[in-house]
Amino acid sequence: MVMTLLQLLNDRVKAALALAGAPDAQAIVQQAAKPEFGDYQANGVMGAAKQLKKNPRELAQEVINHLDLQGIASEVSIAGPGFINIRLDNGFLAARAAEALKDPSLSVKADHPQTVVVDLSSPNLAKEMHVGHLRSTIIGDALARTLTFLGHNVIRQNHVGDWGTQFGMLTAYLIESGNEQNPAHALEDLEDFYRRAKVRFDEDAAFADRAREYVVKLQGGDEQVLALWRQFVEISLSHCEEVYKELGVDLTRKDVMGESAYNPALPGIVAELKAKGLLTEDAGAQVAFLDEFKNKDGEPAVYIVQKQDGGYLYSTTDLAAARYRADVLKANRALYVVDARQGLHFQQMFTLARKAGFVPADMQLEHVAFGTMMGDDGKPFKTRSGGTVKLAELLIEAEERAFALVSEKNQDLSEAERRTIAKAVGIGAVKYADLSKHRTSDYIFNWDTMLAFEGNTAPYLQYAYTRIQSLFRKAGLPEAHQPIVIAEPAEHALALVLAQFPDAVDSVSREACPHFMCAYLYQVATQFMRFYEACPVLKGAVETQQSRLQLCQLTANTLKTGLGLLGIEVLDTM
RNA sequence: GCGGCAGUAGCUCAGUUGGAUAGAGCAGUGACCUUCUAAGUCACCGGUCGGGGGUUCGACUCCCUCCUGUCGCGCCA
Repeated sequence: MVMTLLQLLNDRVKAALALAGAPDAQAIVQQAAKPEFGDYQANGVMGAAKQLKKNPRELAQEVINHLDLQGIASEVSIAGPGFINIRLDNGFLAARAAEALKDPSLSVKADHPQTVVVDLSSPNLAKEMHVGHLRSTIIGDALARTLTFLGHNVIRQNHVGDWGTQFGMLTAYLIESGNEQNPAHALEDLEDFYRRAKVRFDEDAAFADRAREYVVKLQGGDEQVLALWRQFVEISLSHCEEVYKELGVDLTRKDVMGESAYNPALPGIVAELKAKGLLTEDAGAQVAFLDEFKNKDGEPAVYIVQKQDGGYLYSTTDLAAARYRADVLKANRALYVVDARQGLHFQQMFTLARKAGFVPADMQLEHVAFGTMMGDDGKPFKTRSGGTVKLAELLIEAEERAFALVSEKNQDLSEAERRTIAKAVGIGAVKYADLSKHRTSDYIFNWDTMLAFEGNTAPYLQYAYTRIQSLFRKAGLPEAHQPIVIAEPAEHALALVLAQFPDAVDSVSREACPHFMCAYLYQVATQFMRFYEACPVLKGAVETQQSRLQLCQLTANTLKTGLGLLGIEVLDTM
């Protein structure tokens, strides 16, 4: 396979450093800080010179003397205290573009395919999906798509909350409200049903007792209660699927592996932990003391795996899930796309799972943490009345707002066309607003900025794509295998950023950070817009037109593929 | 109390393993549509990178300390 640009340049500079007498030095190649410096810069010489006690500029010269970038760079120079600046050759960039144009995967391929589990979405089936589930769902979906694109064997796991005390309450209320025979109707509004059940639970001790009784029956395998529970889960799951479909998220029944699935494994988990001497009985509960998390006074952290009443906790379930992912799914890497607030829990769970031998040492366990979605006031995002925002309603609002804007911008289109555009734009805007921020920080949800359609937003990228499609409508697609000629600075800049796609995909996969892809695609769109202004595509000689049309096509392929990895659609017109 | 995360332009955010004069977008000001979709492009304006120490040839980045915010810390998930 073709190496990414960064891999290629790092390799070559490192080889030259070795020949110049610094075999252990890092090349540290990165994109140039400023266009005047070139396209890339190698920063490794300064550190190497220090170790060898040499003059950095002299060492830089020696490195350049040994640096083989024949056919790759057009200019290599020393600058400042010992930077090596590299400008890529136009012919090289043209060749890279031609290659990517032939390849549906745009020259992207993983070095070592792995089996990767992505734990994502995981809503609580007792309630309706709300905005709190949005980030896990779309960040997880983007990561799963990206890893799949790289050639990894990706297994999505929707660890839905389908077990526990709430379900006793809900089945009890289903019977009490006389909806046992026709639960679908009663559960039309899941949120409302849950609220009413909760009110009964809180105000009527007899009902609360009955609810607890149903929990015991449920866990004891009582057929009548189990049947009701199954119906409840079924209906709730189909609600989720509607949302996934609307959201354009690739999640189905086959990805569901709920908490209840691990129920039979829980006694074994505790027994095995006990057998390995990892548990202590403390106040009647089974707990693991973890020295890895002890505080300054030397007291270890406590991790409870079984309550004093014998019940299990999500800690137990998560251990069982980790073991399942290792033993049954044979995962090399498991990503847990879960709220950052559960960070401590996961660090403890990972530690205990390894100590117990539930997951092998060479299996990566990563908590892909993300921050909270905030409102304009900087507090967690709520409705005006302070309630949780239902995800389904949020998506409807996104499409409505987008429809209003599309209608305003483009009155000529039919309503059906505007609806189609509004859906791709509205959903894309919601997803992109989230994905474009670093996942670990909290972010402020604001309709106006995400639908402003200016700057680093989904519509800006979608618009760049439609401009290209418009060119194709006028001139047709470029003919295959025509020469690509890079001459103008705007062409060079565009071809350069297009050649960086494999590096962008790689960084998303490595860091589990989709915002790298967003930042990259924004660069692509920006460079394309500049190219579009500076280099008329349809007006020059036939050769120029064919060359530029090919750059346009690769730009379109890159935008479509890159946005596709984020779960965002492109449009031919908007 | 202990621990995690965060504090970068008026606002929303980037800043990769320490590198050159800290970058985008929005907002503000000013240019550019008889010319491929102006949902666009260009220019200007805007910063004690929370404060203070330290390490280094070089610190937004690493270490220490303080301030502020936020989240978590034994039987919810």
